[in-house]
Amino acid sequence: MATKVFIVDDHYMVIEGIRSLLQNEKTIEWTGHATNADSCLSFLQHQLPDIILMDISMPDKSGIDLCKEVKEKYPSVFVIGLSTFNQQSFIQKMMDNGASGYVLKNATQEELMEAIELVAKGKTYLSDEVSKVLRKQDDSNIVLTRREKEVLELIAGGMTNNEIGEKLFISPSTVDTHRKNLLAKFEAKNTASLIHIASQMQII
Amino acid sequence: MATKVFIVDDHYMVIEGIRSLLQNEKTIEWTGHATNADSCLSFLQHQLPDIILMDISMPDKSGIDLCKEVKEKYPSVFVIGLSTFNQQSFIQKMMDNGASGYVLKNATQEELMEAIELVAKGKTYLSDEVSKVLRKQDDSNIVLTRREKEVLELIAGGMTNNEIGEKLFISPSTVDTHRKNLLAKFEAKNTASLIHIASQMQII
DNA sequence: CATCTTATCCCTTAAAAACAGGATATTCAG
DNA sequence: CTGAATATCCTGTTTTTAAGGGATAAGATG
Repeated sequence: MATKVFIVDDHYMVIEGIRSLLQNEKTIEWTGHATNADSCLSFLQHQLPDIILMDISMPDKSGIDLCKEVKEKYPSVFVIGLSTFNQQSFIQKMMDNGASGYVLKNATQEELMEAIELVAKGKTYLSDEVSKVLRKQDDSNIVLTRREKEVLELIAGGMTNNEIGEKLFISPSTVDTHRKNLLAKFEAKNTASLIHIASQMQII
Repeated sequence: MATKVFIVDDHYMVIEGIRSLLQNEKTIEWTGHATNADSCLSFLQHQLPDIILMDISMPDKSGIDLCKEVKEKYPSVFVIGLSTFNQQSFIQKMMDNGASGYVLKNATQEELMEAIELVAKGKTYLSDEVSKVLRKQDDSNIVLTRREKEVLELIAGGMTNNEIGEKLFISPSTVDTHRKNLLAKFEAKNTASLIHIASQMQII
């Protein structure tokens, strides 16, 4: 029995590329594609593939959210994340939301096939490249509380402690404490490096 | 006579996608592909295509630099930028470096063919989507002097005016002046928003 | 040559952030 | 229940920025 594969990616060229890579594989059955999250969900109401190859960056909804939604509604469908970004935060979130694998868009046909075959059996696939990133940056993983993230974003917006305090209905002293904790968590020397590091990590 | 097309993109799937989109076009001759800037330059030493479809983000060298190099050495070759990012700064730099067009990776086959045909005639192609972005953000284009950029990067690195002054062998007062000018140019309220805006614009 | 840009330097005052240290209340998991 | 994490608030001092102002000198450009 062939493995039914469905693709969600907002880049037409990538869809064509994958279709081209898989078209001669007898073990793969191409069931269709979608260029956004909504049409993907519509498709799933009528037909369930075995595997969805899912881009993490899409216009209407991130693949990270879509993955969660799909796995909640259709737990039997396996999801493989698809992205150009070999970034710890994305991969981690995708796997947390139930993905069974993560493939970079510069993957070869062999890697893609390996991923599909392994995931179809219910196993997990992460390429060497991806799993290395996951391990390497794992310890430098910074977890912010809701309040800290809120404060961080307002700092990035150029607000002072006083202004942030007013906005969040808390004392400027409290804002200052959050600020201190942010500096400590990011190991940043001052606001400038804090915002820079957070930006690089795509937290803001 | 068919238009000779060459592709540079570090994503195998995108190369396959474009190949698949173009394979049935009689007016297109596929001359090959490269997954990095170096092998692209090697190829050009032996054979010159009419058009190069060039990804702007590659591991060894950015498409922006590669475009410049190619146009300097082989002015007769037309370059079409290829990217997922519909961002003013990238498009502008690519066009400044001699590109004849810019196509997003979510382009349809029709758009891609339209771009290739137009550019092959020596004209310029920008999709509606792309040219809109170019016009819209054109006035918010910020030009920094060498010194300002240097100071900006050191600020982002967490250094104080005194430290930057020591590093650059200038007075802290001078650093402060550059800082003031940076805040004015970016219309930023303080360091935090300065670094945030510059990060978003991918200047740092 | 006149003008503009860039880079350099200085002063002052007020505001903001960094650093240190401590304190209380709540929530949540073991 | 107990401790850890989170969120809240405080008092200080020192350092750094922000803002306002003004000034000089070199180099490019029309």
